[in-house]
Order: sequence, then C-alpha cells, then structure tokens
Amino acid sequence: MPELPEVEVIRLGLVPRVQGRRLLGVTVGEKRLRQQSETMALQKWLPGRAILEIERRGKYLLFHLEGGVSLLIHLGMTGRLLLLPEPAPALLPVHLIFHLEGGLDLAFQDVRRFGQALVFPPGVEPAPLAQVGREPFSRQVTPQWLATQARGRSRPIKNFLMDGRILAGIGNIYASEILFAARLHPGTPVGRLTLADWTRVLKETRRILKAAIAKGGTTVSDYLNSQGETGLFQLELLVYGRDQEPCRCCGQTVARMAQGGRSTFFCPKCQQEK
DNA sequence: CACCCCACCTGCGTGC
DNA sequence: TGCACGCAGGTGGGGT
Repeated sequence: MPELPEVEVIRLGLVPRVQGRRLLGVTVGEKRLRQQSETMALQKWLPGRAILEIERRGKYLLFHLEGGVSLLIHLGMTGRLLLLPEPAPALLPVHLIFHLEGGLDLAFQDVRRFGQALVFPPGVEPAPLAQVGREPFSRQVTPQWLATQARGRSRPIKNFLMDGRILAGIGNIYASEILFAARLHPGTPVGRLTLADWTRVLKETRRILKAAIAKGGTTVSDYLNSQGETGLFQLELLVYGRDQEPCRCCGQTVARMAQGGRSTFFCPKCQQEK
C-alpha cells in the first residue's frame, strides 16, 4: 500500500504526538511479520527509551531512540501504524503494540504481513537502508543524475522508477501517474530518454508526490494514516485504476498492461512510444 | 552486472 | 450459495 507520500503522512502525524515520548513496553502478537526482530530483541532494546526522532527513508520509517538504538518499520502492502488511546480497542489482529508514555499505544497492524519491524542496537546501521536509493526531493537528484543512472540500460522506465535502489519511495500507483503526467510510454527503455525527458520526469515526480502528501496520501483499499483517516489523493488519480475509462486529457480509453508482474495504467494516445 | 520472475500472505470481487 | 481464480500501495532472492 504505502508509497512515499503515505509513509510521509504517517510520519508527519506521528512526529508531534510521539516524538519525545518514552516507549514503556511492547506487546508482540501471534503471527510474525515477514521481517520481524525476535521478541527477546524487541524486549531488550525498546522499553524505557525515549523516541528522539522519526525519519523517513524511501518507504521506511526509522525511529531513533535514546542510546543510539533504532527501530526500523516498513509497512509492506497493507501495513498500518495507528495511534490509539490506551487501552487499544480490540481491532483486527495487531502484530505489535508499542506502549508509550502518556497513555498512548502505537499499533502495527498488517493483514498480509509483508511489513517489517526490526530493532538495531547502538552503532549498527540498519541493513535494509543500505539498499535505499536517493530521495526524490534531494538536491542530489537531478535530471543529469537520472540520465547517468539510466545510461546503457534497457529496462522500461516504469520499472526504473519503481526501483527503490535508484529513486526511493515510488511505487506502483505513483509510477503510472508520473509517466502519464510526463507523457511517456511506460515501456520506453530508459536508455532512450533524453535530458528533456528526465527533466519532465523529475518535475512531475516531485509535483505529484508533493500534491499526494498535501492530500493525505492515496487510499485505494487499506491505507489509513496514524489517526485512522483515509487519504484523498485517490480522487486526483488520472490513470491508476482507470482501466477502460476515458483519459481525462484526450478521451481515449485508458489501457492496462502488466510490467514486472504489476499492473501499469496509461493512455495509449497521450503516452506514445517514441 | 542487468534484468525478470516468483515467493511471501490474506482478503475481496468476479464469473461460472 | 459455493468455489476457483485473479488481483492488490511491498521487498528480496534466485535464475538466466
């Protein structure tokens, strides 16, 4: 579910309510997430430590705790981080509950269990973050840099945009939207894009991600922010999920195709192969 | 390397 | 109504 905007909206909701508070304890649910630290490790490193800072890297949330400990959270496809007044009402199965100072529970709930919750002792760099590419809003990302990354490569631009080791945080929904806005066919081999194309791709990436954050993210089925609210950006999607409907720009029927096992939505007229 | 495909999970909508 | 199938915002491991 959550791509960069959704994770950022969750972060923005947590910062004023959670940052500075102490973690009192952790309750571990029955079923483990695909990547979850051993209960012993969670119990050893988390209780008693204040949350100093909450950082986002790509689709990961990194909680910096007192004493150099860090807690890495990834929401996978269906993960939610819900802030609840204690005692947490009996929701659907919850995988982890972080009990916070001041009568708050932070519940991690994830039906499909593709999520991650990993603790790292002081001085240990969270391994998954080594794979995370550059932030789309970073000054380190320029059209020239993107062109360099793409040079000599043949993979489709859609797959390139979704490769989190290059640009972090873009998933299946926003990749389709970005390519529609940039008027590029999703199958275009990246090595074939011009600097002008990359300039457009970057501009549209930033514009769309920013707008999605401002609208509270996109809810297509499961996504809720930390307050349990849906996003609103689904109302502004121009191609994603609009298979067989008229293009908002030209009226042509929006098409769907499979790329890397995922659905891509695009307008065959607005986004022609070059 | 670069690239592709599949596994990992559960739930929901569709069509027979 | 019941069941099989396809599909869903993720990453990463293994094969070509």
